[in-house]
Amino acid sequence: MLKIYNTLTRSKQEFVPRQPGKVGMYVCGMTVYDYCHIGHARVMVVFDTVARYLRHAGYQLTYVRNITDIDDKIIQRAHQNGEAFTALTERFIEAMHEDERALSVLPPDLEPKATQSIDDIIAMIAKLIEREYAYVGGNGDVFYAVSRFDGYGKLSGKNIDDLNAGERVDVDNAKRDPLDFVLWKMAKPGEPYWDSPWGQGRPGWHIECSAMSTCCLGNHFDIHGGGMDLQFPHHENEIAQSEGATGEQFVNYWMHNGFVRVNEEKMSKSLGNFFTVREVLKQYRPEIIRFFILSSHYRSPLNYSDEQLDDAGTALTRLYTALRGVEIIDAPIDEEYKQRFEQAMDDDFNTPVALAVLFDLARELNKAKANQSERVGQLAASLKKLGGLLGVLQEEPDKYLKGQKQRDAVAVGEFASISLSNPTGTASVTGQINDEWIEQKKQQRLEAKKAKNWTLADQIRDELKQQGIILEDAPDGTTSWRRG
RNA sequence: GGCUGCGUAGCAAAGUGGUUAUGCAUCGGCCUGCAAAGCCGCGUACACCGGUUCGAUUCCGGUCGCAGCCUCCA
Repeated sequence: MLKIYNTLTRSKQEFVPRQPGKVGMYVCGMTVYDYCHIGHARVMVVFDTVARYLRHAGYQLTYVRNITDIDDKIIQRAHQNGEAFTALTERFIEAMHEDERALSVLPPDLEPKATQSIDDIIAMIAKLIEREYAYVGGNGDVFYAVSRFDGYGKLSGKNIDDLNAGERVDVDNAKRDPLDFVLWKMAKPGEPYWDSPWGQGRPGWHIECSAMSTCCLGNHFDIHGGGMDLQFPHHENEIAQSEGATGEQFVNYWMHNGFVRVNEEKMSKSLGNFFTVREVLKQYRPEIIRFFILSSHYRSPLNYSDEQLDDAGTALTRLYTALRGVEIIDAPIDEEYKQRFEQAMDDDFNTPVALAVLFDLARELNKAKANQSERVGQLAASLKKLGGLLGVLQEEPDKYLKGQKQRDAVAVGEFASISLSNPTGTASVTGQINDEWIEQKKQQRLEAKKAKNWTLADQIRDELKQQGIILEDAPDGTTSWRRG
C-alpha cells in the first residue's frame, strides 16, 4: 500500500487515486531563462522516480510537467541579451532537455508551454471574473481577489490576517488588497503580448499552471508536485485560481521536495550559490548525480558537496562491481528483495532505504558469485531491474567501470575539451592514456607475473594507478581494470 | 514577528517504544606473490533538560542550535 506525504494534511496518507488504476500528476517545471541547477535536477529526478514507481505499481499514469516560457524574468533577460524572448526560451528548453537526458529523466507524457496555452489561460481568467474571483485593477491588469476565496492559506498553513500584517507584501495601488495577485498583466511598449478581452498583455506567474494542469488532467486530479518554495505563494494561488474557476476540488495530494543546500544554505538563483547541471557534469558523471539525489529522502534537505558526490560515486562503483562479469538472465525480480524494495518505496518513496536494499542484494550477489551458485544470474537480474526503477545501474557494468568519471566527452560538444583528472582531483593528466595502451600494459604485467617478476609487475600496476587505472587480479589468473 | 521542518555514530543517511539499517572511512581476519575487489568481524549513535512508561533515540513539554516560507526562486 503506497503512502504519500500530503502537504495539504501534513501527514502521510494512503494513496487512493480518483479513478482506480489511473493517476494524473502535474509537476511545476522550469521557468526557462537560464540553465538548470542542481536544485532543478532534484525536482526532475525526484518526480521522475515517482513516475517510474507509480508505473511499476501498475498505475496508468499521465505525467504532466509544464514549461513556463513567458514571464518578467524571461523578458528582462531577453532584453539584456538583445534577443527575442522566444530565442532565449528555445535555447534553454533545449539545454534543459539535454540535462534531463543526461540524468536519465524520462520525458513527461505532456509538456505544455505557457505560450501555447494562452487561450486556456484567458478562458480561466474570464471564468474567474465571471464568478467574481477576479477584477480589473486601476492600471488595467487583472487581479485575483484573495479575500473572495475562503480556503486561502490552507496549503501553506497561513492565514490571511498574518499575511496582511507582513511588511514585505508590496503595496500596489492598482489592487484592492495587497494580497491580490496578478492574473493578466498589460504589456508595456516593446514587451511581448497576446490579445485578450482586457487588452494586450501576458499571463501573470501563477495562472499558467492552473490552466495547463486542469486542461491536461481535468479540473480535479491526483498529484501535484514541485519544490518546497512553491508552496507559497505559487501553489496556494493555483488552488485559489483553479478552485475559484471550477468550483471543484483541485488536487488530492500535494508533494513538495526539499532543497539542495550549499554550506547549509539554500541553493538558489537569488543567492547566487548554485551549480548548474552542466557544470557539475564536467566533474561527475550523470549517474552519480542521480544517485546522490536519491541517496536522501526527497523531503529532506540535500547538502551539495564534492565529498558527497565522491561518496555517491564510490557507492555506485560497488553496485556496478557486483554486476560486472555476470551474465544477467531473464528472470523475475527475487521476491524477497522486491518486497523490501517496494515496502521502502511505498513509504512515501523512501529511496535511501530502497538503495540500502540494493546494497544488501549486491552483497548476496557477491557471495553467490564466490559459491558459483546458480542464483547469480537471478540476483544480478534483480539488482539491475530494481536499479532501473530508480533510473540507475542500466549501463554495461564493465563499460561503466572503465569509463571516465566525467560525462563522456563526445556526448555533448561543449564538453569536448574537458581533461581527465585523477580520482583525487589534485592533478590532471593528459588524454594520452587510452584503452589500448592500458591493455598493452596489462599484458606486459601478465607476462611479468608469469615470469614471477613481481617487481616489474608491481611497477606496471603502480604506473597505471598513477593514471587513475586500477588493476584487479581475479583468482582465475585474469586481470581486469577500471578507472578509479 | 507569524508559520513549517530539522538536530542520529568520523562523514553521509534511514528508521524504531525494548532485537543488524545501509554506503563511505577506520581497525582486525580470510583471500592474494603483494595488492585491488570481494567476504567475515568490529561501532552501547540518536542536541540538551524534564515528564509519561517496566523500558525512550523513538511519545509529551521546555531549552538551545540550524534551515525554510512569509518577496522572484525547484
